[in-house]
Amino acid sequence: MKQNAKRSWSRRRKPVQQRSRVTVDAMLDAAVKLLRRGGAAAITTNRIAETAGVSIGSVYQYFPNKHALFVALHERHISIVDAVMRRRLEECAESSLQRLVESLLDGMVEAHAADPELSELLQSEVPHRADGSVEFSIRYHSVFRAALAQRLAPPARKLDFDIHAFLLANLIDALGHALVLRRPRRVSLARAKRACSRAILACLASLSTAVPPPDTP
Amino acid sequence: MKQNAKRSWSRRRKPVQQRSRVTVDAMLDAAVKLLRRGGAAAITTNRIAETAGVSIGSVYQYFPNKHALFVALHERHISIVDAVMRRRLEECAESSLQRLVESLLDGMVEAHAADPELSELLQSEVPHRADGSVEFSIRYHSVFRAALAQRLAPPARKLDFDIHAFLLANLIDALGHALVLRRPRRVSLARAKRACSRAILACLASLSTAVPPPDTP
Amino acid sequence: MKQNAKRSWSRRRKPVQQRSRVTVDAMLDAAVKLLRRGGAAAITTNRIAETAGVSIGSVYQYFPNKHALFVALHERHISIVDAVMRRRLEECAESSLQRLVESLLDGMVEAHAADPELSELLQSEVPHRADGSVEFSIRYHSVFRAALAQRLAPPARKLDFDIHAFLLANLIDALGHALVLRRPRRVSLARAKRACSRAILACLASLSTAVPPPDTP
Amino acid sequence: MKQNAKRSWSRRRKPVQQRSRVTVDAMLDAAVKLLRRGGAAAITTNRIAETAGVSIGSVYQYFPNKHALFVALHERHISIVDAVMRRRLEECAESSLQRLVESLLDGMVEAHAADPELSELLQSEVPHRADGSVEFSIRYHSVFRAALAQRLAPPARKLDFDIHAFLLANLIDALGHALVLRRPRRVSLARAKRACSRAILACLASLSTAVPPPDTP
DNA sequence: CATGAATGAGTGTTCATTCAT
DNA sequence: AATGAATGAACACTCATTCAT
Repeated sequence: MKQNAKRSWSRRRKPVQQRSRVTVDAMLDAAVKLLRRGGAAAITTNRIAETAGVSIGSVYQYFPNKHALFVALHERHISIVDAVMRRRLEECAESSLQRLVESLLDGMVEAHAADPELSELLQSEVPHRADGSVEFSIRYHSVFRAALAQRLAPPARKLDFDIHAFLLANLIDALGHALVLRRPRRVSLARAKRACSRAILACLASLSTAVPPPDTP
Repeated sequence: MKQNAKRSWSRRRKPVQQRSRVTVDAMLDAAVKLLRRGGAAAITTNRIAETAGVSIGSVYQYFPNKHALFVALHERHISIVDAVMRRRLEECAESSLQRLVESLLDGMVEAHAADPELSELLQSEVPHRADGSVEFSIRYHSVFRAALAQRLAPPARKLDFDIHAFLLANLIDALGHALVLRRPRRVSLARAKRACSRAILACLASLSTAVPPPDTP
Repeated sequence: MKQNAKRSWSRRRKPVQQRSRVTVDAMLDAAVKLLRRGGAAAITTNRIAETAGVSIGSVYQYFPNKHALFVALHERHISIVDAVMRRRLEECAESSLQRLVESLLDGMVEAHAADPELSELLQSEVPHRADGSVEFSIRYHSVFRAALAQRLAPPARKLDFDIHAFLLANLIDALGHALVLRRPRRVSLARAKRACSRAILACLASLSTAVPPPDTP
Repeated sequence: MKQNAKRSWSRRRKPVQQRSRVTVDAMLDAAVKLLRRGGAAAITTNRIAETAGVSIGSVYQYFPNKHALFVALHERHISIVDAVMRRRLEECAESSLQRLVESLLDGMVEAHAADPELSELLQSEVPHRADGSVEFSIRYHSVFRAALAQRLAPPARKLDFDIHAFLLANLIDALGHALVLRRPRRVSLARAKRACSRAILACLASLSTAVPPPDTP
């Protein structure tokens, strides 16, 4: 009775006590360790238990099944990114658009530079049925939309804010990752970061000038 | 015994004849079907055989193991993207940068619009040891670099072409995918495409202007 | 995937507790039963589990793979022979060479008479990479050498003890098996045993007489 | 439809033509090669075909199933031993017992010295449901019995010839193999052979002297 | 709460055998 | 005769999950 055990979907417990928190983290750390060593295929519940130094029974005390563990893995990683991004947004509440973009991009890099391959592994190996809740550009669309609305010049038509936010979120996400993971060896991080934030600003600016007649070929 | 697995990692027939080609494609199609239905976890070699209407033995006549099947899955998908992009590059050999960017972005969208979720699934579920051979922005870096070098105004310093190419490749990739998969419901595809290509051009242009003293509004 | 097989070639519990001992023995008994019924080809891990009344998972809790099960099968059989032979050697510590030979041969017969075909089957069907640890005449060479050295008359030259031990070990082994498995129907066991032990003694004696000029009748 | 294909037990053809003989030998040679490389587990019909340079279909033209191939393997090996032993018996038709024993033992060594490990492998890895037709000491019992009857002094009681033959056959077999495969490194082959043939003679002689009262403890 | 032995459905893979060509 | 693509039953082995202690 293995695969079809998708029934007991009642999360076993919200780990709030300090004891639990530590145990759960140990398990997630173990999962990450295994993920790094051998890809998603190397993550087995028994191995997690062994690596975390707990019994397999304890794993099932905190996670109803393996999938819940994967979800928690993504959640923990996302919460780190969110913490960084939330702080940047707050810090730049009054700043110019340029400052904001620079800070957000820098935050993205900061959040991933500590462990460059982890987010790549989580993204490409750990299954996350595209539920949107994992996709950065979707999660931040409305926040960015608001931040842009507050800062962009009046001529911009309101509906375009969706495109602005769409672009900003995707560029921050894509360039943030690319800067950390795929930057050409010949280019320094500082230089690349500066180029990227200027590029993003140019992107956004391009939307506000010479708006083309909507939907005319 | 299973001891002597992994021995014959090579001597499998290259599918060149029409018969083979059809069979192999049937298997890959079966794998895609299963992938769609239940994620990567649902892809099992026996299920592929069954779905493709061949025997499990035949699967192993063409693929030495399951991983090779995954690789072939990625290769087939990549070859579609490549075909589109190659054609676009040829068509625009003499065109302006603007035309080229528009065409490349449009190609990216075209290549993925046919089956939006497939590329997402391949990316996020089917393991692909990050060997670069799968990463669009790495595969196209040098081609794009050349295309840009040929078109960009003389003032651009040669070394910066790496940054140009890096940006172009990542933006085409990221925005191409985003347009297909994560475009806000309120924005039409045509409008979004136009905005994106103009944004990319603005990005590239921003790199060619004198580097501003860092942190000046 | 099966890729990462062969990894855990060790971390299996050593069956020390009575519970384990019983389970392991049940598995080995099951293997023997299958071996008898259909030769080595009939021994499959799943069949062992079924016959032993345990789950296939339990088999792999105690044995890392099928080969280890074969090794254990040999070890268990050898340990029976060893127990008998060790006792005989101790009992005859002070006895004459004749008594010793009689006792050893009798021990060999005793050890195999309980289950004549089993040792034949183990020898001829269950693969045992010739590692010497299974070969009686090699395992007992040095013990026999010592036993002979202690008993043989001074005229025997020291280096010849190797030949003595070589002969004794091989004769005990070969004749012990032959007595049990291939004795002509017309000859009683007792009579054959007596003839064999006298023959072995004559063999050993023949080595101690002056070496005759080769090829003299 | 694999394992239970034991029905078509009608041997496909007696390979009498020269063409066939060569092909069959190539297959058996291939089997031996594989046996040497990886034990019995490495012998697969497909691999035999490949190694022999013929198609798998051809293998089944000459052998109804894999088991028949194993039987042929044993038969071919036995026929070599038989050829040597038959010649020796003929050559020594008029010779003394000593000459005969020396010649037989030498023949046994000769037959196996060319390929010491092959007979060991055939014996210990290639299944041969103990049908007696493979067991040297059983195959030669009557021949040896006759040879001994012709040479032994009258006082030996006729029934004892069975024991004589039993001993002779088993000793020739056991010591022949032991000389080739398990001779202590310190002892030369010539010396060991001489010791063994003298030992065998002593064995036989021991039976004729001082016959003990039958079946008295 | 924690443990870890036990479970068994299911996986990737092999290989003896067939048969259309 | 000879070929070799195709077959599919069966194999060795894994691992998510349970539950008695």
